[in-house]
Amino acid sequence: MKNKALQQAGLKATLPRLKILKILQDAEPHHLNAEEVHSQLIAAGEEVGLATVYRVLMQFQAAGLVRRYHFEGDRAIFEIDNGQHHDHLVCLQCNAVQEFVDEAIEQRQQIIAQQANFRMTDHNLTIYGFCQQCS
Amino acid sequence: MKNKALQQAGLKATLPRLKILKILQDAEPHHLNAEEVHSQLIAAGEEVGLATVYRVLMQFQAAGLVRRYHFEGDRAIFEIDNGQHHDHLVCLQCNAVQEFVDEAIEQRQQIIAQQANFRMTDHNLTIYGFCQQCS
DNA sequence: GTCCGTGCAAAGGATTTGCATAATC
DNA sequence: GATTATGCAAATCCTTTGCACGGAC
Repeated sequence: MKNKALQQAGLKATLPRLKILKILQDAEPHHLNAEEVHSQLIAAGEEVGLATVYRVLMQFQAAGLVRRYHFEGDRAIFEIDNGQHHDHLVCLQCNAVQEFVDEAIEQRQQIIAQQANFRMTDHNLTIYGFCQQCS
Repeated sequence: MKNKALQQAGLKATLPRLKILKILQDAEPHHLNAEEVHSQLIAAGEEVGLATVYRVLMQFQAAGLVRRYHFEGDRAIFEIDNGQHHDHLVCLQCNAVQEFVDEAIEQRQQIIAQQANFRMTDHNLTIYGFCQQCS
């Protein structure tokens, strides 16, 4: 289970780490910023410091368990990396985030990188706009 | 010329603003963060504060003269908005930035937004990787 | 002359880091 | 028991703001 993933990353299975991993996995919507993770910990009665949340999220990111995005604004948001790449639609009004995958775009990106002699390691496509409710 | 653009934006044609506009226009590479703009001002012998650089860049952004991006990391970067939309390839090693435009991708995005009932106002596609030299 | 813009210094917010304590293996 | 994590508070980094002075119109 989860502990495996942590151990493979060379991280001890401590309570804060397990809790944070679970929160991210169960997160709905899928995306949380550091403070939201922290709030949920507190709400669950766990005495975890915000600094620890950041540290753990960084470690998870380094271990490939979690992805970190910036979008507009200054807060970073985190989500579980289940290996399923996807991009985002972000509502500028209510901050709702939807995920999507588009094969055609993925392929075009490969081609573009090739043409530019880039070895692509990653990419980030975010569409900003207004969702149905906010339009 | 430039003063027109400023006046239309309701901004007085002050020296800092003119200088910053020029720096952005002549910038090579095309992309600068606030500190780089500031450094160039200082190097040019202009006594401009960093706070003013930020203020002016914000105003330019509000006026549609300049675009602001975040990429990975925490610095925001700015570039002249000449009306020609484009996306970016960013080298993770040397931070080089290349621009590109791909019609196929642009169109797919429209379709995706439509399907999600989103009214798309903007989007940001950034491909990360290693450029030829850094590979 | 009025109003807008600027510089400086201080504030702000998100994220990191130092250090002593506490937990895991 | 040795090593790695955590909590707290202080530090940092980028960016924004308050205020009194100076410049544009």
